[in-house]
Amino acid sequence: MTSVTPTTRDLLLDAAEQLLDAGGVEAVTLREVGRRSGVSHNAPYKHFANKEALLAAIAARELRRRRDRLTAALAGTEPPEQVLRRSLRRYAEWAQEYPARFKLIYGRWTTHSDELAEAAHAASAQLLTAVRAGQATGALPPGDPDRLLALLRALAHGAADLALAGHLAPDGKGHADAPTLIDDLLTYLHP
Amino acid sequence: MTSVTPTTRDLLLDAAEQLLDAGGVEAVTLREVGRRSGVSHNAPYKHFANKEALLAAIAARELRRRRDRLTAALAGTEPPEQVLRRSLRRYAEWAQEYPARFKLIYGRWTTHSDELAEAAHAASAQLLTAVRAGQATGALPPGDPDRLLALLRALAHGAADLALAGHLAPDGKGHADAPTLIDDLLTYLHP
DNA sequence: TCGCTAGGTTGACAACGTCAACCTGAGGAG
DNA sequence: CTCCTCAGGTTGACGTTGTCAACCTAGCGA
Repeated sequence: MTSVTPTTRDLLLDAAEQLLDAGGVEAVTLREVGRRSGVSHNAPYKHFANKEALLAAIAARELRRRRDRLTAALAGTEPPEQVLRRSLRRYAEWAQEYPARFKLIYGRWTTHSDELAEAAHAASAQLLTAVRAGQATGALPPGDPDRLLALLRALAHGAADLALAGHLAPDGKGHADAPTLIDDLLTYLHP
Repeated sequence: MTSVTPTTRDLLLDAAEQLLDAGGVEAVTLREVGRRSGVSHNAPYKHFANKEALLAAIAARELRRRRDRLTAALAGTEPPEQVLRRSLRRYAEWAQEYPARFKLIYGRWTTHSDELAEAAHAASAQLLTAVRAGQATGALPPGDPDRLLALLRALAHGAADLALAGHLAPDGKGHADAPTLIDDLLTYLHP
């Protein structure tokens, strides 16, 4: 084990993440984070330059977790097209489960964080290999794989975000939730 | 003309919208709105219950404008499929031009506003007729038009949002901007 | 004429982000 | 062993914000 007693920095991050999940980004207040970690209202400033930096650290940690999970999924024996479908669906489900983290990570990054950018780029690169493999097997149409991946990610992201805002499935009838839309697109792409 | 001297409420809304465009939602402060409108820091409370209500009023006004513009576009003689394509592209362009309004309207509505909901529903209904017409001419594949519209809207929304966050077109190479992705999807859908 | 009320004012309060100053204990240089 | 440094903690303050309460006032209907 690395350390039985977590560092104060980790305590602060955990407290902040809890507040984020509970009440959205505006519920994350530096003072409350300190309070919950058993330190004073100014202690967070010893670990993060300001509130933005704290939020960026949360985002980077979460992004790293998701990248690791994606790496594990890609290492399996599943056909790449299935991996892609599952990844996109999990993306939408994760957005539904942790809306605040979702908005934090995929909202505009006012503070440029190298850590964040690097983690995001790595995740993209891994999805790209799945797209290429899918094109090789004929499960996805040919063409620029970057552009095709952008299409897939844009749909997954948009479906997740609209669902979150309640703009999908207005009246009970045509319930087009995010996973359904992702499946629909993949079907249209697979003649 | 309806009124040469705008009501204080409209002055407040205009000032708030200006602040919103200039610095995002966190730049909209009730006190500054009052200041810019030449009234005291508490005058806004005579017209809006709280800050959320003010933001909801801005969103509703903008949504109404967009719906009216859509109505005009649909009244033209253009083939429905072209109208749809143009509407979706304009949506993405509008998001790029007024990011704060975009995020405000399509973010989660914490305050439920009947006005907002009604305006959104009306806009949806008009797009739906375009989708139906497109299916009739064979420009769009058959199937539940609600579901197909949801797919189109999700892609346009996701592309716009990712572009805004800088998650599209990471390195200069494969520049897949929002309008391109919208065109790509429509092409895939039109065999 | 009188009183109501819509709309405006001032003043206060708590919470927040942030800065500055101070304190303290562990660990390395001499 | 002694002394210095400094990471990491503290308290206190400042300005800004959303919001509430109390007060004022002009116009309008009964």
